[in-house]
Amino acid sequence: MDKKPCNSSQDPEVRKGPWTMEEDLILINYIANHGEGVWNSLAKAAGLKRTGKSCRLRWLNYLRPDVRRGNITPEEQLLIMELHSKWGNRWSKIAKHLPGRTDNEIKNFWRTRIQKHIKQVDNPNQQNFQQKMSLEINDHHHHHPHQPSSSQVSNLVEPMETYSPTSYQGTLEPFPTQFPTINNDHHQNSNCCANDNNNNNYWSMEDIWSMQLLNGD
DNA sequence: AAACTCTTCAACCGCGATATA
DNA sequence: CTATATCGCGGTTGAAGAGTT
Repeated sequence: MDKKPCNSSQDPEVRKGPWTMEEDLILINYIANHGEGVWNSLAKAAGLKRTGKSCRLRWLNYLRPDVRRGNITPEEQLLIMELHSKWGNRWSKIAKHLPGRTDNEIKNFWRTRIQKHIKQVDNPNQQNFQQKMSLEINDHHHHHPHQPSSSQVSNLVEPMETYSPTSYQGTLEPFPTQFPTINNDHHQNSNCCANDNNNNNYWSMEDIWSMQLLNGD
């Protein structure tokens, strides 16, 4: 914990990089007792060698008790696509319509899962993509019962303002909706902690919260 | 089995907006 | 009114796991 990952030039007192569990606990504990806000002074008062900005981000995107992570549902996916078609990259605005989801998560989701497909459509040599697409579409027809039909999807995403229709139309169906079976937990590393409900190999937020209760002063 | 590539996502950065001194 | 601090957003990066050769 005392090594300083990539500490750039200046302040050797300021930690960067992944949060450790100790830091998480300190932050959770502090906020539980004093509330959030004024992040720079919070960071100091809590004894964290982090910027206020870093604390804020960690809290909002990860530690907050009401934050939902991973397993974006098909419904959420549709909402994201619909809202993104209206508003573009206004991630925080979009996030406000998905309770518990953070702008960061939605942004990541968009970039890694959706934009990828848009790019493929825009690609001039579409042959590969179309082949792939038909494969994926076929595949889709027999999984996930609660998955919306393609017509539903098209209707929902109908009003396209910021994107060329081709982008979405190409994107909608091939999009792999079998969501992270993965539960996201690949990759929760040493630093942590929170994870999805159905996996017990890591700290869950409930664990953390109960720890901080025990710990609480 | 190891080297290499791809994918994901937590966390960083810069910057404009807003608040406070 | 101006200067400085802080917040919040969106873009980007890089570590590390997963997949492929």
